[in-house]
Amino acid sequence: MSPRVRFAPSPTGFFSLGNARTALFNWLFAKHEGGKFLLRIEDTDKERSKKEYEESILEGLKWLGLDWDEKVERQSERIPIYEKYLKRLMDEGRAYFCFCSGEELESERQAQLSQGLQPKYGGRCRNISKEEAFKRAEKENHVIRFKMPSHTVSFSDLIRGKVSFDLDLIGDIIIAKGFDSPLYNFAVVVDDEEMKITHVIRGEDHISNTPKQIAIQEALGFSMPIYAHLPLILGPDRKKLSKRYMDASLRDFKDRGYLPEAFFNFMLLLGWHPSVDKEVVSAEEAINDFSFKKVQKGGAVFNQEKLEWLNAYYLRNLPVERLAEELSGFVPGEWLEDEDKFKKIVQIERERLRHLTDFRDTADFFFVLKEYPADLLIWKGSSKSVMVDNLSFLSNVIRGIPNHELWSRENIDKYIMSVADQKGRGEVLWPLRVALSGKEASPGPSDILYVLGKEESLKRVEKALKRLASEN
RNA sequence: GGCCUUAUCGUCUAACGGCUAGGACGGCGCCCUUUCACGGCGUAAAUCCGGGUUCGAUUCCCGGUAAGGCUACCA
Repeated sequence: MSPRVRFAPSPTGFFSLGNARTALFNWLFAKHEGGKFLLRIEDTDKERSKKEYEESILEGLKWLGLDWDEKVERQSERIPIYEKYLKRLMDEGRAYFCFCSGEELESERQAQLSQGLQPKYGGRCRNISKEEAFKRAEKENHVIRFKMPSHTVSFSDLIRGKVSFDLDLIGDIIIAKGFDSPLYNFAVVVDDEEMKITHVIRGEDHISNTPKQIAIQEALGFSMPIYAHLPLILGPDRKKLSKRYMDASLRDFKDRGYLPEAFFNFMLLLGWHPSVDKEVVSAEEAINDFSFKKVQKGGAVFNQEKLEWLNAYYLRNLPVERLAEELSGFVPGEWLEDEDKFKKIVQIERERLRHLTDFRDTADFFFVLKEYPADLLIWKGSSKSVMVDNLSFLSNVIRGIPNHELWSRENIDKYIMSVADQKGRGEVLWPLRVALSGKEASPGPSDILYVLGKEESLKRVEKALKRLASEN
């Protein structure tokens, strides 16, 4: 039977790094096995679930290229299904109404805690007769509790091996606030069964929910899926990513200029390792190579530096067209008027970028030459008069470079370098480069010349000459 | 407190029970070089502690320790 896995986020916050990683591993496993990857929105918490969060999740998955099979399921649209099973548990005496107040429960909890016991519901309402319970339920506040058995359950985790829990320590958990409002641990079990989920792949923070879910499965006569609990992604403090730290929306990473390819690759390496030792792994390779055997057990600290490095790597290795397209969202509209020019700039500047957002400030001089101090034109240890001589000479050389098809990067470089080798590289290349870019750091002069064209380049050289002259 | 999980360079990680514990990011140094960047080369840096099993433990077992997760009418 081909596997069916699901990514089941709750829309109570923006799509986060942790969410994304869980989705990624589900997706990889499904693709690797030729199975289905389903998306289920767990919006049973009516107060905290918001439409914009759901949109954020969908948007994030699309950005990363994690496409799902079948339609988006929402728990809020499946209420009758849960009701059916809830009634069945009630009928069979495996669940019951509980009328205890919050204060009662809290004081019980505190008492147990002070005795060093694991807090657990004592079962006060467990023995109220069914008739009485239904009668009281008509006017009293109540919830539905599951009668937790007291045996030991265990499951074989694909990542961790055998894990066992003593159900006796757990107590009767609340599985619904009413027939029309199921709670997480119950809804998950019902959905996974109804949706024929074969593998539950989720974060390690769910390990302790697993025995509760298994107990409910047993009560309902469902089969147990295979579990795989992924290690958590940690902040620099080695704690689960906090809401305010990296747990920000994936959208923020996009806005800060990260490429989806880089981000995908980065998450992949957080807890998983390819069978051959390498850092750059494409989605396709990851699918082919994926295995839970290579998934790490311990939590992984989010390493910003490595993400930066991967992003820079993809920035300089993606096809130019693709990169230009990504970059186009981060620059003023005028830059895109001459598509050919834009692509040339992208090609030249790409190796200097770490984020898409860097492009705007590094490439601006191709469009507008900013003011710069005349001193910047003077190569270290050299003099103004030499700079003036060299720039004047260069001006003539540039004028003499043939236009059209001979105005090529290679040909320009030939002309410039012959001057540079004659008169000294620093004395020639530095002032030319500054004249053309107005910057302390930039690509080489031949590259800039190539993009700017003869006319604009000559104008900038003249400007530099004037600037040097007016300094006296 | 209780339950569960985990433990290799600062970080991400590799290593059928068997070489000087390997790679990557970051750091440092050198080279390339008009600048920046790219690239190349080199270098420092780790098996949590204590027992056991074994000819031999990073690896298997036990005990500590530490870290993390959960302990909701959230998911």
